[in-house]
Amino acid sequence: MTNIHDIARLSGYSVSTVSRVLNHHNYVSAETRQAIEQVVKKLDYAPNAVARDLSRGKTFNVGVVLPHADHPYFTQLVQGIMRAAFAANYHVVLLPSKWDAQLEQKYLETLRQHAYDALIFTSHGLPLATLAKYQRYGRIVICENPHDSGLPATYAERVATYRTAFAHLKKLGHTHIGVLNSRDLAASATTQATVAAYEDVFQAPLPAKYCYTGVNTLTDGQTAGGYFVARFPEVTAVMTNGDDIALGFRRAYLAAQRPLPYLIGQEHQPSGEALKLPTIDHHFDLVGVRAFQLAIGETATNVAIPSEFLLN
Amino acid sequence: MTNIHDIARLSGYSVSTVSRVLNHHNYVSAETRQAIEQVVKKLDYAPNAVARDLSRGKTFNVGVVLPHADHPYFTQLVQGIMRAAFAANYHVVLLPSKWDAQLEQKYLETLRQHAYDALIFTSHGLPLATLAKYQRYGRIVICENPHDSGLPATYAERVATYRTAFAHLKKLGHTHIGVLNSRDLAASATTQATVAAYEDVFQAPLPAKYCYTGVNTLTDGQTAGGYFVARFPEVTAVMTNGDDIALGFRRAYLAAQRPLPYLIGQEHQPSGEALKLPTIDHHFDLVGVRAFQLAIGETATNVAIPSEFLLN
DNA sequence: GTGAAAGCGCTAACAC
DNA sequence: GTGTTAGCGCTTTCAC
Repeated sequence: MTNIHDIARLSGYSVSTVSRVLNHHNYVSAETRQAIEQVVKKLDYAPNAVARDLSRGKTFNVGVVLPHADHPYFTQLVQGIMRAAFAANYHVVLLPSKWDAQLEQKYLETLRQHAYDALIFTSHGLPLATLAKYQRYGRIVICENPHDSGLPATYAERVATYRTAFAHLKKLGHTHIGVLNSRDLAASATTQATVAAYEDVFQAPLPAKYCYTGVNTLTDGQTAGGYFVARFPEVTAVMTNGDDIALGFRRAYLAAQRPLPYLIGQEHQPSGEALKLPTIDHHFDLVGVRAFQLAIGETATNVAIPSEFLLN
Repeated sequence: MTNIHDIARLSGYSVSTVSRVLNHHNYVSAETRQAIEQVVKKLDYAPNAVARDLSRGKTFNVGVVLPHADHPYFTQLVQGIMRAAFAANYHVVLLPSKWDAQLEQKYLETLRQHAYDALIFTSHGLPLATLAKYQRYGRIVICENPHDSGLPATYAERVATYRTAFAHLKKLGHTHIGVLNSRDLAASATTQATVAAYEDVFQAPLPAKYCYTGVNTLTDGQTAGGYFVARFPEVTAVMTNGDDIALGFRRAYLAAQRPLPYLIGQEHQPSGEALKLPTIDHHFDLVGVRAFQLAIGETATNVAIPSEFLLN
């Protein structure tokens, strides 16, 4: 493995001059530069990126903690993050978590070990307070309302849009409405937002039995559909947490040959268009872009990105 | 910034002993271990990951070069790669390329600079010969048939399945068939596979005007639909390169109020199910898993993963 | 069991 | 313009 000293020795110059040539720094005479570049080429030399990072005390890496790689929420978010990271010459490292607290803790530790300049949590199992503690080791950005955690955050402003969606259902005359969510009320800000919007519009609590959680994939949607079709014929509309999930939900009703409830999707996916489902676009790619900007400290203010209710 | 020397000094032991404790190496007496761990805790010390990488000459990072982050081909592939990488304690760094040769070259250089232990090209603009040259700097895996490039490779075995799909169209009596692809015949092995399968089944060349390329997104699909609907009423079936794309294609015909051709999708996406489209599942997640295994040298043999024609 | 010291390969402050 | 040198923080061989 040839290194900068070899180049210095063979070119007859010092390592610092070689370094200058390599980094296009300062003043180096044209001849010196040429001489050095020639040796570099001859030895097929390339500077070591890790050594460089170490010396500079910076990695230009941001870690992105994400529960699943296949959910549209994360896909869109990652896309936005990548776009912004690319523009700023940063690299994106994907850190799968499945909302596992131990894993998340491990990732926090790697931040502490300076493996990344910053960490973006697209979602999290750990309490915000725990994340907040690790801020001293590097920037930590979350993709939800930070409340009083003091963490830099961007997120889709969902409640208003959920309200619009429920108002739409109310106007259509639906009174028994199912709600699907990814995680428990206690664990998830999104679930809380959905329920809050429901209660706001209907001025009544959402019956617990109509609030179904643990839904992440199309298949989960189908399972949820099975739950509702077998139990609640009175439910005539369902607020799902994804167009694909709505598709899965629908499967169960088709299989049972029961009339399909009115479904609202989310994420504005192709499947939603195919089924002509009303949907909600949370503009997660924009959230991703802002999250990255927060991560490298380009922006200081937290931003809520408004989401949008769409009739397909 | 506290470092291993601080711990050594304050604990009264040497750096090597501290290092041993940190890495659970060799023999360290229980008391020594305790004493050191106490200091570590007291100083809130964490070893620096970059320094460690440098010292070890290994990063446990694999770079994944991908043209787009939003195409299902790449999403699925990345998911497989991540699953396998996670299991092996490696990290996945996403490198967006847009098939830009200069960018790809830059990524090859970063491999040379030891920023990654290996590079996986999910697709590429550069010639395989160029990629092959960089093998001396680290492992390079491609996700297509390597032919005589000598590169480690996994890929979906597509031709047989494309043949099945075209045979299906032939049996249904279609004689004028459109074909959508992502990239030009010259640039893309996939496009070549599609065309080869067509010609195999129909024993005639695919008319160039029916071979439409540059299609990557749902919107591109719609544009393609516009192209066909305006020009080729005789085309009664189209082999698209994605279920979502088929959905876009369909839009153009709906807008023009013309009868829809028989569409075949790909990627086995929810939108395809919603439209009851026949589709092809290439099992890209499996391809991803194998690609990663090749990247870290767990497996030496190239593998073609069979794909599957599905009637939804 | 523990320690000294030589790397790993580069950057950058400072001197000339 | 160019060189010297002290880091950056850790691992690992070798000696005791």
